[in-house]
Amino acid sequence: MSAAHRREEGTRHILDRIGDRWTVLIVVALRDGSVRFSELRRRVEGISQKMLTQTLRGLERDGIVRRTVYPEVPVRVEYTLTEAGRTLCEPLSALEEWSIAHLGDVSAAQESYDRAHRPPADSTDRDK
Amino acid sequence: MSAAHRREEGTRHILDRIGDRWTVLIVVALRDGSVRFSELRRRVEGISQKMLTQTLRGLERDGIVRRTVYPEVPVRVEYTLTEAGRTLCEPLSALEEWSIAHLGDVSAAQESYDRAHRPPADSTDRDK
DNA sequence: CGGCATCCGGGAGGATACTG
DNA sequence: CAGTATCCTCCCGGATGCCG
Repeated sequence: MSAAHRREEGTRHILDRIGDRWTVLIVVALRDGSVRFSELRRRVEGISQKMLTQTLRGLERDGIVRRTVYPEVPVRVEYTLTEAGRTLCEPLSALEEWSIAHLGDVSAAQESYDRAHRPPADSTDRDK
Repeated sequence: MSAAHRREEGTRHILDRIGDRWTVLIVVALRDGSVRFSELRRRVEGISQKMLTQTLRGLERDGIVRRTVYPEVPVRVEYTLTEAGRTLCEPLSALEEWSIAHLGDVSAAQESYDRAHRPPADSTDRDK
């Protein structure tokens, strides 16, 4: 198997991980330290309880986050990035930075594209 | 609206773009220069004609790729990364590098996790 | 060759209710 | 509080057929 092939295989696998929109958001939400489940749910905002649990399980399984249970009266569960998780955080943050930096460009490009490809019911359109 | 909020908005938008597994693969496939439609289809490998077209339209609309039509006898269409596309390529490549570097770690973590959480029908399991 | 239109099945993921 | 379980809907994306 060629190096290029293995390269593609690896890319595929990670893409399937970050493919769902939640993974990246959760990882960056954990960037600053341990976060409880409910707090995490508030930070990501928009995620359902189901998807949060599900995505966290996947990340834990992949060794990206660590799950710690404190058997107190109301159970407390904290999630933290593992060492691997922190290294993953860097490219993810780069992606985030790019998105912030190019938001305007993308919006402008979209409008331009839409104007060029969507002649919106022109009144001079008499040759129907 | 706070800066943190705009930050999140931007992240969301980009994540929705790279959310589908194809965008990243297409962008990296265009990393080295102009590529024709059919060649692109071969490089990404696994993508359907529909998704290739659809994803390319989205990327073109966002100003990530440029579409050039050469009105020759059999029509020739070439896709190229725009300047914005090339800058996006960097964080994407970083992500790719990470995935290659941590493939082993992730696999090991998965196996470990599965062993810990999936007591696979142990024969010593007598306290049923 | 490089698309677009249509049909359709499977799975992602939301809402809700219950548990430890 | 932090989940698990169930149902149910929507739409992603593949297959197919036709056009310029």
